[in-house]
Amino acid sequence: MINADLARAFERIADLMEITGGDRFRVNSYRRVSRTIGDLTDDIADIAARGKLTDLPGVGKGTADRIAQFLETGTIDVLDDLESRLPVGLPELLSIPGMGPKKVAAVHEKLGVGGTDDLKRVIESGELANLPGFGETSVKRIADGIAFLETSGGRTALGIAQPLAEAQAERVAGIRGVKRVAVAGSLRRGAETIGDVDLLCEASNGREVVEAFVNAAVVKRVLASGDTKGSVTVESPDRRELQIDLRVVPAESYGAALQYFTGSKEHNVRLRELAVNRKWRLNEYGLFDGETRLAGATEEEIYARLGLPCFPPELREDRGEFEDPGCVDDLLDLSDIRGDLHVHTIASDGMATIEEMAKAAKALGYKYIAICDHSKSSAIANGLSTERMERHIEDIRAVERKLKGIAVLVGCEVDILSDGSLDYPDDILRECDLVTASIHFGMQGAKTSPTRRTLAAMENPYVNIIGHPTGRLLGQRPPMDVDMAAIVKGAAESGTALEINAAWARLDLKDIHVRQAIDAGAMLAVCTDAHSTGGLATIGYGVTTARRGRAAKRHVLNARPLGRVRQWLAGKRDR
DNA sequence: GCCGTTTTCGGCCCGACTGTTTTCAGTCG
Repeated sequence: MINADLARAFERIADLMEITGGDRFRVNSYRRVSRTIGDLTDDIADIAARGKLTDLPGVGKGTADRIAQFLETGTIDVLDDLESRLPVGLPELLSIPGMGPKKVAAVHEKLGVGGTDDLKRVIESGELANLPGFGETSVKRIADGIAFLETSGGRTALGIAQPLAEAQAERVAGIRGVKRVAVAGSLRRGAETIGDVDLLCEASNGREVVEAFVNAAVVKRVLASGDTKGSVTVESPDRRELQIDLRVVPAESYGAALQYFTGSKEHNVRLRELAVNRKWRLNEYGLFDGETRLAGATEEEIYARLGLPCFPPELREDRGEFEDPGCVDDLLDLSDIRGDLHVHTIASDGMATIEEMAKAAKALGYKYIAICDHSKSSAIANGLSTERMERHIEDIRAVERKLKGIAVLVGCEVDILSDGSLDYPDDILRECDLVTASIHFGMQGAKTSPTRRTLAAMENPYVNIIGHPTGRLLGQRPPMDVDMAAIVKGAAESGTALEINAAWARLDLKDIHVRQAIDAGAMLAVCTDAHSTGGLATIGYGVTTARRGRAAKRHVLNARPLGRVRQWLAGKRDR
């Protein structure tokens, strides 16, 4: 898909236009278009071919023409013009903390800086400190900003940031005068990666709280420290620097502040527009009619005054929640999950036995668990040969007979081979209660289309679930180049479910693909792919991802009772 | 550049912190 390239082109136009002092509303307009295109699950070329470009939010006649030009020629006149006048490395300077469009323009015009390396050079030579508007503190902040970017390595995975944020929240809760603390921001929304951690607390002695927050041994750098706001960096478990922001508010503003700092920015803009339409004003202190506070103590009352349900944080992305507010009523909840359909044991590369995994699942309140170890081609994961698999099936049946209160299903995670065939013969698959089929190798090969392989696997009557459909590992491995529209259609037509792999390094399907699958009528399964008993607890990340895709209970196979799961599985074999 | 049941023109979200051009512009979220 060309979507990502096009989204980047519009983002560059916005960056360069902002640096050249272009109208900020036009700049915003380009940014909005970039995001719209980046979030699309359909190929923009298809939308263009159907003549539906101007149906996209924020896309008017002018933008439609630019998109058409890009699709035709691979370039956009506006971008070409900007790039012919400005160095290609200029936009990257905007991502340095402390560098905004005005400062970027200044270093470019006055010192000829065209990228990060140039900027480092003029900092070291002392030229930057001589520039009007760049005092000693500013220069240090920018130098720190460059160092921060180099050690932060971009965004942090949800599963790494979550425990760290909870520890920081606990630290804040211990500061004198603090009544309550909440984690806000993208972490509260369950975004797959987060840029920084946003904390909120209630206290009346803001200055003291912020001082205690920034003056702690764990703090590496202090970025800001005021009466209501403090900003620091700490070292994350993966040895990178992570920014933590704290806001202090009084009780009457707590809900407004929580709403505000949870975001997303796009969601908040929509919300504030609704307030403005009623001649009100919404900010982090409350919802106001003139000087009168209409709401602010809780999020619920703010949304209620604006005639909306209190959207769960996962939905607050302006990706359709305002158009479909009813979706909150039957949204999937963690408590709806009745079993895990993808776990491993010591038979392949897991750490626990069948019985240990089953007992751990029972302890979570599950009614069933499917044991899905690797097939023989995943040699590195100690995949089971046909003979070992036959014995393994007997072992699972034995545990099933022994344990009460939980059903232990025979499953396997069978490899989808490069030609689309499966790693076990049908004779073995037929013996399983449930089969998950996954691609583990040949992911990037141009010769073997992952889309074709996946669709071929779905045609097998014994394959019930496609495991981690894009194969991505956040920050490590890009997703396979799959045609998701074809995959979700194939899944719906063949009666095959698509996995939402809950491992936080995977989250695969991701949120927008979840929505795409639902729209296509495909079934979903939220599974942990746990390799240990502790791994079962990561189901929450999968549920969060499902919720971000506005999944309801009815869309998720393992939110059903066992009888109905078996019924659904049998449905495909009986076709 | 987009958008419209107060609109086809005139709007487009709002406030904290910081440094320094010492009264506010720039940056950030």
